[in-house]
Formats: sequence, structure tokens, C-alpha cells
Amino acid sequence: MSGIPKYQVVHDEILGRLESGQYAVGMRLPTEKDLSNTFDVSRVTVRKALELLVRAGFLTSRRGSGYNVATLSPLFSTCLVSFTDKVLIEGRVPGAKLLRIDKIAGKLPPEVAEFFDEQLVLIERLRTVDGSPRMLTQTWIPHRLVPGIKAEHFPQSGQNQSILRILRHVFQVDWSSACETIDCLVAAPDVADRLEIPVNTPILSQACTAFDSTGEPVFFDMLFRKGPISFDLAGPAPRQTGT
Amino acid sequence: MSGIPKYQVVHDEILGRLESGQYAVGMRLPTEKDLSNTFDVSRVTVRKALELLVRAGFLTSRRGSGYNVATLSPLFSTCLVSFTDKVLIEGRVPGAKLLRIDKIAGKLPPEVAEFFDEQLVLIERLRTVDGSPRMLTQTWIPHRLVPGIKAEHFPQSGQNQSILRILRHVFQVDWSSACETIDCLVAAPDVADRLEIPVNTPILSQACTAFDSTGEPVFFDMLFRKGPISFDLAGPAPRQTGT
DNA sequence: AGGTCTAATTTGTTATAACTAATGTGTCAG
DNA sequence: CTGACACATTAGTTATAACAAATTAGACCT
Repeated sequence: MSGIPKYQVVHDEILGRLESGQYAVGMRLPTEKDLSNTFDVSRVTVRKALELLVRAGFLTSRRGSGYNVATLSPLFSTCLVSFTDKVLIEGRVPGAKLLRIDKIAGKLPPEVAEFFDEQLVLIERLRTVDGSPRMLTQTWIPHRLVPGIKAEHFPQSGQNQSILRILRHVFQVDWSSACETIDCLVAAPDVADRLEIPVNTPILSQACTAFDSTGEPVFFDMLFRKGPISFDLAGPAPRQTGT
Repeated sequence: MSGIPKYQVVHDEILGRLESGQYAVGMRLPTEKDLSNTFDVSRVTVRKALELLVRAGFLTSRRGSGYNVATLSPLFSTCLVSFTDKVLIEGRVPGAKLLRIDKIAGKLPPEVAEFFDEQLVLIERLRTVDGSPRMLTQTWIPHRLVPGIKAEHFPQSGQNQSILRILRHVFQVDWSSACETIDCLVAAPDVADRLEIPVNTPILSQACTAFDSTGEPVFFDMLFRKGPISFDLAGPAPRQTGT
């Protein structure tokens, strides 16, 4: 009688198993029947939980076959999509070089100062594809949210370079909404240097501010990228016109 | 036995009533029970149809109260979001000046020629906010899909300027997936002239190719905009931590 | 061994039913 | 007329059941 619906409990439990690796990417999940036995709920309830995960992109389902783990970083939005995933999908090798990770105060860019008034940590990373620089990311986050954060938390290679996943799993930093701005500017000298492009080349920037469920800002992410942003879209409201 | 699920039929029927104005924005829908009687299906089926519409953003629902019509142009994606809607939300006045609408062949930009090899119509429009130019859009679409298209189909003002809605409602042009690329470039003379900005100013461009359910390209949309793109994001997979 | 058909498995759809919780409504007392 | 309370309405959750449709697995035959 806790007020939390059973399907939500099941959803969270399965999501936990996904993130813990118990259900790894590519694996086939237990059947609906098995899961409903395991959790001692009806098939309706299990289906509702699974449907949420399918809709969110974690799972895929095929009639007659079953559920498969699709990804741990579903593409839930344009920008916050995992750089690692996109590069891996293209069959190339993603990398992440940590440039700096410092506690800072004062002297903040105006976009950051607008949201935060406390001690922040700045994490600056250079994302690479097959070794060549592709994207410069700067993440500001209140120090109190990430106590003891250090370079070891950021792997330079491998499947788990997403800062969002690191923040979430290591520090339980979650966000429920975000505001993003994509703009176009000419590369400042320091940015151009790190991306290895000429100064004053036009590049894309993405600024993203994430908020928790109470509306408090959680982190600010600034991103400079060489080359375009590409992504796929699902269509509008599906309308089946009878075959 | 047509193979089309009942909930899909109900969904399409309700969507039709929404778009026809039978269920107007702000109105309260009939109750689930009423609808299940009307369509002679179970409440499960009606709920599934309604859930799709809620999820797509057309409707909202409140326990104990009912379903309400939220909007006819839900924000189903980042880029293809209605310019009109975004401007109206900010309390300003959107406009759309039709610059040209021509049948063309040959001499296509390479991005367009890559997808189409038939006679196309080019629709070029200048979107304005409070009268000042904000965005230049070029839409290429096969002529066979929009027979008899003419300037009268494009209102210069009002609530229904979205080319996507025009294509859909007037010509039944639907798409089920799309690929979008956002890039940064310096304004060419003709573009700069129309947007009333200096030549070689860095601006954002969006290229969008939409496909139907068979994978055939439906239209190509090119967009040059002054100023940044901003949008809000929903959070990642919701995880209720028991209160 | 390889291909084909059949049967079992598994998700998708739909109906019925009961209960919960939020909302709206109407009655009655003051 | 107003506020409080009880009742009806309505969406949300959950279980059970049956069948459809797609896939998989196994038996069988060549």
C-alpha cells in the first residue's frame, strides 16, 4: 500500500539489473511469464513495466521472440545522447581525454553564474574519434554533489565514458528536465587549439542546463564540436491507413 | 480481421476528430466508458488508444477528472517542432512570407540530388517573428506528392503556417522517420540578404530528410536560422524513489 | 546433413472484472 | 449563502483469461 504502483517497482528493478550488467546489452531477457512469476505480479503489470523500458529505448521486443537489451544509454534526446554510443555504432573508437578537473569559484562564465552561486567543479574533457579530437566538453557541477570526484572516475577509453552515466552511477546525480541551446560561433583561440582547427572557424556549441525534480539546477554542460550534429527522428503520431 | 488492431482504429478516429475540430483545444473528451460504448470496444482498448494520444502530446489526462485536448501540434521532436508554436508560446507574432514555389528539375543541391531523381517542387519561405526575419526554409518535395500546390496553400499569418501540417492535411503527405543534421556555416550572399545579416556571419543550418514507412524519401527540408536553437528536454528514465 | 513441416513458445491484442484514488457534485446544516 | 460532508463519477492499477500472430525449436523425412 506504499502508493508506488507495482509496475513501477518492477520497472525500477529491471532497470537496475540492466545498469548493473545483470542483463547485458544484446542479452535476451526472461520471458514475460518468467518475470511475472519472479516478481509475483500479473502479466499485465510486467508488460507495463517492460513497455516503459521499450519506449525509453533500453529494450526492444519482437513478437514470438522476446525482449532484448538494446542499449544502456538510449537516445532520449538530441544532445544528451551518448557520444560513445554514436561513435561505436559507426564502428569507430571513441576516446575521452580528461583535460582538467578543478574546484573553482568566482570567475565563472556568465551562462554558468546565472544558475549557480556556490563552489563548483569544472570538468573539461576532449572527446576523440579514432584518436582525433572531435568535441570539447566543459561540465560545471556543484562540488557538494560530487564529493571526492577525481580523475580516476573518468576512463579514457571503453564503453563507459558518458559523463552523465558517471555522474548518475557514482554520485547518484539525477536530473529530470533540461534546457538546451544550440548555437554557432567562431572558435576562440583556446578552443580552436584543443580541437586542432584554425582560429575563427565557425563551430557548433551546445549549452545544456539540467534541473532536478524540484527545479534546482544540477549541472551545466558546455560543448564545442567540430563538424555537424546528426540524428534520427521518429515520425509524428503514427496513423495506419489500412493496407 | 483486417490486421489493424482496434486500438489503432480508435486512435485514428479520435485523432481525426481532434484535427477536424470536433474535439477542440481545451475541450473535455467523452469518458473512457462513453468512448468504449461508442466504439464498441473494451475499456482496455480505449485506454490504449488514449494513452498513445496522451504520450504524443495531444491530450492530457487527470485521474477523477477526464481527458482534455491539449494541442493539435504537439512537440514531437526537436527540430521539426512547429516554429509557429514556439513563437506563439513566447507571446510573439509568427509570420511566413512565401518567397517562391517552383517546379524545378536538374540543378539541385547535392544534398537534395542524393535522395531524389524526379521532378521536384521547391518551396522557399521566410519565417518572421514580429515582422523581422528569423529563418529561411527551403523545402524540396516530389511534384507527384503535391499536385496542384500553389501559393494559396501557404498562409502568411495565423496559426496554421507549419509546412508539415499543410503537407499532411492538404496533400496527405506523411512521413514515419527522418534524419536531421545540424551544422554551422557562414551565410552565403543570397541567404544573408534574406535574413538581413552581414555576409559571412556564422549561422545555423538544419537539413532534414523525411522518409515514409517503406523507406522512400518524402521531402527534404533545408533551414537557415538567425540565432540559436533552444528547446527543453524531458529527463532520463523516470525512477521513482519511494517518498 | 539439410530441408520441411509441425508443435511449442512468446509477445500482441482484447475482454471482463474488481478495486483504488483523485475529482466533481450535490445535499444539508449553520 | 457558505462550508463541510457524503456520494457519484472518472481515470489508474491489477488480475485473469482467451485468442492471434510471429518466432523458435524439434521431429521427421529425404
